[in-house]
Parts: sequence; structure tokens; C-alpha cells
Amino acid sequence: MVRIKQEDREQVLGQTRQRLLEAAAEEFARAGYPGANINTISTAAGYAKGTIYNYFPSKQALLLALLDLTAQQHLEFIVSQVRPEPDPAHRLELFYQAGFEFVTRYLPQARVVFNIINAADEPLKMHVFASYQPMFQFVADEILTPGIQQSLFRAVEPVSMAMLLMTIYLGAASQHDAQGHPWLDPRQVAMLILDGLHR
Amino acid sequence: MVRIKQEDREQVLGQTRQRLLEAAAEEFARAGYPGANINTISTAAGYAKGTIYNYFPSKQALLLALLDLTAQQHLEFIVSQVRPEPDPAHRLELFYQAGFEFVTRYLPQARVVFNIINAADEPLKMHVFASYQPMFQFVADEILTPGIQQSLFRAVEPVSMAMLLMTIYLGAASQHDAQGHPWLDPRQVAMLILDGLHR
Amino acid sequence: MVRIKQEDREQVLGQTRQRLLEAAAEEFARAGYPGANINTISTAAGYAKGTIYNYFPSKQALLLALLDLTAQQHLEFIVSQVRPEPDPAHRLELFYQAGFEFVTRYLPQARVVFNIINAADEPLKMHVFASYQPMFQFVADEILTPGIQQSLFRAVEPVSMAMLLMTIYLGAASQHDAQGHPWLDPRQVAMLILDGLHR
Amino acid sequence: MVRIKQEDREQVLGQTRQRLLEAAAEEFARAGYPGANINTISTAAGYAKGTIYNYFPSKQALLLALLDLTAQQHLEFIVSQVRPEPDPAHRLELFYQAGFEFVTRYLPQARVVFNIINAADEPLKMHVFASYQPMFQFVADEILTPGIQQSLFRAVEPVSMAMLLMTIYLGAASQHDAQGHPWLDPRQVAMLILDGLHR
DNA sequence: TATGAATGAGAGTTCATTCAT
DNA sequence: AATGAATGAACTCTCATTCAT
Repeated sequence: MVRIKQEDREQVLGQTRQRLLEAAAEEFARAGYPGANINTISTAAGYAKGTIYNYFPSKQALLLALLDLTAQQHLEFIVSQVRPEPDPAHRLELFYQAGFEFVTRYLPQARVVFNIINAADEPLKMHVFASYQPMFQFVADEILTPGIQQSLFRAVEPVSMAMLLMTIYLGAASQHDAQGHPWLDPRQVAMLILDGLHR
Repeated sequence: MVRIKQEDREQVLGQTRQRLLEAAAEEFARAGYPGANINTISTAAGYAKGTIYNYFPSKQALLLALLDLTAQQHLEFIVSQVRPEPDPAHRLELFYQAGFEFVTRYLPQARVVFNIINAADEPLKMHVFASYQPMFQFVADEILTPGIQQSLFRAVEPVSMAMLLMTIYLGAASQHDAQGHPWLDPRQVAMLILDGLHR
Repeated sequence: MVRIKQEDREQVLGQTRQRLLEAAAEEFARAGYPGANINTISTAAGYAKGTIYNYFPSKQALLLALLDLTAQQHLEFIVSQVRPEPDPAHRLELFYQAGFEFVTRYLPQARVVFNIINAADEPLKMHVFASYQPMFQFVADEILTPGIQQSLFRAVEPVSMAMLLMTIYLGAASQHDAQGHPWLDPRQVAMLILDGLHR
Repeated sequence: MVRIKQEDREQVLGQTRQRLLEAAAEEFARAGYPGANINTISTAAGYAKGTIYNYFPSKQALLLALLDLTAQQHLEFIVSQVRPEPDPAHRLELFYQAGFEFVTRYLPQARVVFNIINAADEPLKMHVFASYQPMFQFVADEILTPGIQQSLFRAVEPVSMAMLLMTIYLGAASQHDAQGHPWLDPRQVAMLILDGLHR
């Protein structure tokens, strides 16, 4: 019985944290980090304003927690859709497809990431790139390198090419409509790049 | 004599306005719009706090004036380098080259534009896109359409293709080092797109 | 059996209360009353935040309880060392000696008292003086009065002279180093006063 | 005319600062440093809450400014009354008389000093002692040393004896009624000390 | 036109206190 | 009796804006 109670408590704790993070994503996406209001986040999550400080020591810590969580979910989302496909060229197309879909599915989180990447705060930007390092790696190791090894792609340098792909992805995905649909067609983008990679 | 005096006055007025805009570019680039400090801008321009309100009715009006000015300079900078070249494919390459060079030459202004484009404030974003409409138009009318007419490019839809090129430009140019050198090579980007456009 | 259980309970209760009071002394001494953190006290005592409110209705009540306890211990400590000595002059010297020693032995508690005495909160100050009334009395009745009766001291008014001695004691004892050693030598202080009292 | 205006402005500036310092003294005296309310200070001085930050960068800076000013005024007040008297013994009596009078005349400022000296914040305490160094010096150089040279006082060590006198002064002056009249009679204190110093 | 003292709404953060478990 | 999540009043500090000079 005690164990059940404890589990309940832990669940509640996790739930509160989860709700706060969701509300934070909405607010940071809506207003940007400097314009976001801690009070609004707590209230939107259904708590009083002080509650947020039981879970995150500061506004910035809240943002960092959100960014790290998003980077992880972002990677998982893309990897889970790309890995089943064996062909590197298809993988690249799926990468953009899944990447664009992530924006639509996790719109607030994605917007927070894009905001930070494109905003003025350099340390925050560096933090995001560090969090996305695994995704850079994934593109280099599981899309480009196999493609080159199978002579499907030209013998480009995988790491800097991964940076190109990621930069285009992040730049292109940043631009989307209110429903989170990117302005660009992922296949068009992928084809463009594949054209450049082929031979 | 009266006219001369008036011109002097206008010049002085213009000079002050100019200085304030330059200082505003630096500060908005450094700290982002919400983080920028009006006081800092006035002081950096060599004036007292209140002076800025003799030229711009509010912080936001100052930003809008800066954005409009930048969009105009941005277009002029690119057009002046692209138009002399008659070949559409070369024009496209020059577009990216000039576009990237603008970032380096007018770093603060460019950063302000990128910040706004990628940040949360939707009305501001719309304003910037409206200001950049002429550049979209320029790409469609003076690069893509001629290329299609000369059968150098595939028969793509010029307007949406212009949006693709501009999106890639803005996204790619957003990512640059502290000296304003974009991470990507403009020729590489241009070639990628030309590969997609050829035939 | 019931009685034993009840005693156990009381002992446990008393132990918890005791621990809380000790932790409170440390924290109040460290940070002063307004700066002290209830949470820190509870945690330092080995309990959770809320526990303190099972024993003391408020932060202020906790402080008052601590002050009363300290005043009582303070008196007992001094009396136990002074009373064995029959000579009033020696008693006075022992009073300062024991008084200074109390500071060293019970540093946190003593510091809390000195803080309150010298701080801004008038009602709290009055409370402390009320708690120390027995010590004022002790000085008047068991040091000064006997000394005057035995013609060792001048015929001063015992009550106001007690106030002088106590004021000098509290003022002098307030100033001590990090180990709780008062800056002044108790014998020097006592001699100074004895010089004034002699004849 | 410009000069007059400028002088006016400087006077107003100084006046505002002065008023804020006075209000700060009242509030810090009333509530202690941690309990003092910046808002209350500004309002009591007749300004809006933000105004204080045009003159002092933080609550602590305001306190430090006040403490330094008080230490200076305190010294001047005492020196101006003590120096005219040539006799070291009289000087010592005048020191306590003037010192106690300062408390009555500048009650809030004096209370702020006493609060800090006796409160928990060690760095602040050290700052006050540093500010009062000139007064320690004055007692040693212009009261004790001459008295010893003229064989009016025993050959004590002037510096540590100055510390004794100052400690007694600060401790005794800390204890005063609501009107700022110290509980102790300055002559009584002085005589006590003179008794200890004579021969 | 330029100034800068003054304003005050609003921000992030702290923490004594409550109360359901 | 003990817990600790939740509360929300209150705090210090920032800064866009106003306006008398």
C-alpha cells in the first residue's frame, strides 16, 4: 500500500513537471524566451506562479530542460522513421519528411528550438547545438556515410555535409505556417540535395 | 537663406536619425528585440535617453524603421551585384554570393532581420516579409523567369520557387560565425539549387 | 504500559522540538531573524518543511521559544558559576567571566539574543528584555546589593547600576570573533567597573 | 543663465539623493536592512518606487552610501565637540557626551549603524568598522595618547584601549529609549573608564 | 532639439504557510 | 507525527515612456 502511494506521488510529481514543460513550450513558442512570462506558464499549466520554482530553479533552467527534452524527442522521432528504411537516398528523403512532420506534430517545442537557434543569445544557441549533436551524428553516420560507401552519393565529407543538411533542415523547418506545415515540400528539398549528392 | 537653413536642419535631423538607427541595429542584434535597451541605443548614438523619442514614437517603431531601411539596402546591395550579369545561372550564384556578403558587410542589420524572421512575434515577421516582397519579386522576375524562358531551368513555378530560394537563403544566411561569415559556401548552395533546376 | 508509551511519545516529541530549536539557533544566528529560512531549519534538523509547524505555529513563535529557552539557560549558566563565590567583587568578575564564556559555549543562541537586542524590531526587543528580567534581578540582588551592604561598593542605586552592568555586558559580549571569543577581556571589564564601584 | 540652470539641476539632484538617504535611514532604522522596503523608502521620500534606482544601483548600495555618510558625519560631530577641549580627561568625557548626543540628534542614522554592527551580516559589519576606522584613530591619537604622554592616564596600549572605549561606546549607545536618549549617563560611563585609566 | 529626472507597470524570484496524505 | 506539493503575497529591480526644462 505504501508503495502504491509512493508511486502515485511520483506520478503526480512527474505529471506536474510534464504539464509545466508543455505550458512552457507553448509560452516560449508564443513569445520567445525573453518575452515569455513565468506566471503565464504556471497558470496555463493549472498552478500558482510559485509552483514552477518547485521544479525548475529559474526561467533559464526551465528553458534548458525543455530544450534538452525536445532534442531527445526530436531525434527519437526522426530515427524511428528513418532507420527502418535501408536505402540511404530514401533515408535522406525520410529524414526531411520526418523532420518536417515533427514540426507539425510538436509545433510548440519545435518553435522554441528554432527561436533559440536563430535568436541573439549565443550561449543558449550553443547549448541547443550541443543537444542536437546526436542528430548531426545520425545524419553523418547513418545516412551520408552508408550512401557514400554504397557509391550512391559522391565522396563528400560526411561531417560538413551533415552540417549542410542540418542547416538546411533547421532553416527550412523554421519557416512554416500557423498550423506548423513548413512552407517547403520535404521531397522537393530532399530531391534538391540528392541531385547535388548523386553520381 | 531660409532654404539653406532648412536643408541644414534636415541634414542634421537626418544625421541624428541615421546614428540612432545604426546604434539600434547594433543593440537589437546584440540582445534581440525584447532584450534591447532603448537607453543603451541612445547613449551609444551619443545622445541622451529621451532623444530617441523625438525621432521614433516607440521602441517598436524604431525597429520597424530599421527593418524597412535594411530591406531596402539589402535589395539594393544584391541587385547591384546581380543585374550586371546576364546569365540566369550565374545570377543565381551571384545572388547567394551577394546575399552572403551582405551579411558580412552589414552584420548587425542582417542579424536583426534574421532574428525577427525566426522569432516568435508573428506581426513583426509578417512586416519583414512584406518589406522583402521586392526581393522575392526580383528573384522570380530577374533570375528564375529568364532562366526558364531561356530553357536553362526546368519549367518550375517562379513564385513558389522564389520562395524556396529565399527561404534557403534566409535560413542559410542566418547561420554564420561571429565575423558574419555564413557557415555554408554560397557556391555550394547555389550549385545544389542549380542541380535541382537544370534541364 | 500506557503511561510508558505516553512518556516515550513525550520524549520523542521533546527530542524533535529540541532538534528544531537547535537548528533554529544556528540559522537565526547565521542569517538574522528576517533572513532566516524556515525550510533550512527543518531540513538541518532532519525533518521536512512542514514538520516545524507541528511544534511552532509560526516563524516568530519559534524565535520566541528559542529566546525564552536561551534566557533561561543563560541565567542558569551564570548563576551556577557566580553563586558559589561569596565575595560580591569576585561575583562581579565571575559574572563577566561566565557571561563571556556563555557566548563561546552557546554561540548560536547567544548570537540570536544579541541580534534581537540590537536589531530594529522593538516588540521582539522588549520580549528579550522581559526574558532577561531575572538576570537583571540577579545582578541587583545577589551582586550589587550584598556589595553595598558590605560597604565594598559605593552606595549606588542597585537597579539602575544593574542596568549599567547588563548593558555593558550585552554590548561587550555582542562583539566577539568567529569562535565566539569576545574582543574584550572579562577581567578588564570587571576591573573597570569595580574601579568605578569601589570605595 | 545656463550656469544657473545647471546649478539648479545639480541642487535638485543632490536634494533628491539627500531625501532618499534620509528616508532610507528612517526605514532601515525602523525595520533593519533585510526588513526594509525599497518601495517604502522611495515613497516616503516623495518619489515613485523606481526613482531610487536612478541614484543607487541596489538596496545594498543605498545602505553602504548611508553608512559611509553617517560614519563621516558621526566623526565630524564628535571631533568638532572634542577638539576644542585641551584636557585629555575632559576630552574623553566629551567624547561620550558628544557620542551619545549624536545618537539623539541623528537617531535613525545612528540606529542603522548599530543595527549593522550587531546584526548577522559579516561583510556589512566589516564595512562599518572600516568606515569607523578614523574614529578609532581619533580616540587613540587625540585622547589616549596625549593623556598618556601627559601622565594623566596609565601607560595603556592606545590602540587596544581605543577599541575598548569604542566598543563600550557603541554597545552603550546602542541601548537607548524611543527618543534616542541612551539608557546610560555619558558622564557615568566616562568616569568609570577614567577611574580605570587614572594613575 | 536635446535633455535626463521621474514614473510605474511588470518582471523573476523567494519563502512562510497550508493541508491532504 | 511527518510529509512536501502547492500557494500567493511580497520583494527587488528593470526599463519603456513622459515631460518640464
